Amino acid sequence: MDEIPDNCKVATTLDMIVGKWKIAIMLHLLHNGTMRFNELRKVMPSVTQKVLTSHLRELEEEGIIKRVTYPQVPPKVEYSMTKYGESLQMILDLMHDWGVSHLAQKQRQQSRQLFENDNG
Amino acid sequence: MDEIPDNCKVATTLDMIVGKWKIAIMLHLLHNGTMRFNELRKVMPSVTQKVLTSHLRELEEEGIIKRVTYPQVPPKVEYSMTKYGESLQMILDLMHDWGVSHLAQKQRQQSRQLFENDNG
DNA sequence: CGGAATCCTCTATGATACTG
DNA sequence: CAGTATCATAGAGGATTCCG
Repeated sequence: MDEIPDNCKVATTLDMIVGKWKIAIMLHLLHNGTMRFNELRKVMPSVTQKVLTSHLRELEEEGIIKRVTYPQVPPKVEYSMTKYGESLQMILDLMHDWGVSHLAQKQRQQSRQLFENDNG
Repeated sequence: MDEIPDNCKVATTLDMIVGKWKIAIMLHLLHNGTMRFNELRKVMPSVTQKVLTSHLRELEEEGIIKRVTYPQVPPKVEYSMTKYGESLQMILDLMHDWGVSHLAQKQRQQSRQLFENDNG
């Protein structure tokens, strides 16, 4: 993203967490600690293997999650948040809170419009 | 987004601010107060009219920005953040700060890798 | 089990031209 | 000035198959 004032780095953070399932992945890892590939698939049945893999790779690339492979057959791979990745939780929490109040606000807006249509 | 624990509403907020130019639009409005359509175009020359319009409509739809049209020829339309939209600034600031430190962290990672390649 | 490879679809964005 | 209308395109995501 260009043409943003003051050398803004909002987009840097945004790019880390944008991706259809990245938030879900991070929240599951934050909640469960360590998870194997198929455990992630089980809690997110709608994600395809390909997308899950690519999201995990990208999060790993940014240092947000850690990937540990155990050289055995069948393979075993464990994912977890890094300390660094955990520092994102503050932002996620804030976004969650704002989202909740936003939904409440929209509710109020819609009620008001209904009222005005009925009584205006 | 589904399959997220605890009825999470992170995605609600994310959906508001995802869009190639939405962050830029919000930051310009936060910085300048009120701006006309073509003023926004001038500070963001890479955005096409169509995309700028659709982003503005979506932000307005969510109550984040306010659109005021003056019924005159030639038309005059002014955009500004709503009080409500301004409550997002906290999140944007936090994301900016995280982005800055993330870039610093990546720098360090890359330096370390160079060092290890030279001296390992 | 945890992928990689291939092919496909759909949506966000862009280019361009026109208008009240 | 502030849009709308059309058409085009890249890339994110999805479906399916195969593999060590």
